[in-house]
Amino acid sequence: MSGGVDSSVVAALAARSGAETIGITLQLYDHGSAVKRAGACCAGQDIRDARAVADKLGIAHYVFDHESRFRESVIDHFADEYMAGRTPIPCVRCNMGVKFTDLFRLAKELGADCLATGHYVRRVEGAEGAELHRAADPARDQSYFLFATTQDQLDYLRFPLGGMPKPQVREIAQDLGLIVAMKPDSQDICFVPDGDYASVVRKIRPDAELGGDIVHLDGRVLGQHKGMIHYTVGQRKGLEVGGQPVPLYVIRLDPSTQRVIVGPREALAVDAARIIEGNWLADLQGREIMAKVRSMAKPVAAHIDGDWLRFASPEYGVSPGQAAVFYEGERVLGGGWIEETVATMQEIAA
RNA sequence: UGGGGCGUCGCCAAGCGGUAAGGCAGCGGCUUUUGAUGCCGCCAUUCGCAGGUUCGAUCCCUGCCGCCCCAG
Repeated sequence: MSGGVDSSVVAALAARSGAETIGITLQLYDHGSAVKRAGACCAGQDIRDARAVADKLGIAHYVFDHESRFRESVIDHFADEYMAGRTPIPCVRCNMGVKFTDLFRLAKELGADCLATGHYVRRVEGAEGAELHRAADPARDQSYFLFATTQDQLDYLRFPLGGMPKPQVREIAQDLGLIVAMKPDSQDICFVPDGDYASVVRKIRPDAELGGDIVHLDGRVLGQHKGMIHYTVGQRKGLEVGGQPVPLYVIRLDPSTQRVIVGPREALAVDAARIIEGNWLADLQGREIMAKVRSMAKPVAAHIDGDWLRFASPEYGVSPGQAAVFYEGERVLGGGWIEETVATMQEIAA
């Protein structure tokens, strides 16, 4: 229970079903910095909200301090990825580690039959066991962030909200008189106060803001950047390079030389991405599938060829460190991390 | 210090007598449980400076200043 509407409603639905229900809240990061932030979760006021909801529902509620675990598995990793020139997705790491490993274990230790979360995704019983499907409400679907969910985890998990639209969730909260009914949706990275994630990285990796050259694909040095953590592949804003005939985008990051390589939009096109640490919920070798390389993107046609994901048409703005998630219709077939990409255009220099 | 060219928004760049295009960058907003993208809006009462001609000048003339090129 994060203290938000979603997990609160999950708890309420569970309690209403008649099952013995236990609410668990993980304290994930420092109270002080997050307390004031609307839409954040898992600290300060949110924990009190979760407690209030549990009391209202008359269920047990435990709070566990997982700050250090969260820092190691999510925040430190987040910083390290940026340092390595990749663009991390902390939400996925959090789901994988803190939620579906730690929380999962806690639930089992408490003797629970299953663990229900407020994620917007569906669990569907298929011929060969539980399948992971996209949420009924496409605008809310969180399957991209849950691609790493294993079969074991899926068997034990329940996602009561996956089939309903968000407004309905709020209605339920309202009807039950939960104080969190009108709480704003969370957005951005939960442990980053003002969207200024660079300051978070800077705090734990002081040398993260080493500047370097902004270099055009053709070799020209166009300017200086203020640390690679500020950039990601496909990014246009923030380069502060003017006087160009066309917008320039970040084509790639070179951590060994601290260089940010930029070029025209065409140069962003990639034909394939090498996938590592894949989580496979079905056998995909050689199959035609749909793939998403960004959470806010329509799935595109592609196929799996060994470690490589090959796109039917060039895909733009694919960044190492991001996830590639595979679908067949509504079903999530698995996914993995993007390690490198192959550009459609041949690079001239740099 | 002989000749030629140029000085218009942070950068690039139109306009060449009728009252300042556009692009890039930047800023703001929308969108968004990652980072991005995208979309919408804003962004020179002023054209190196000082005079002059004209009803009227960024556009014509003069001087000055500053760059650049070719010559010496």
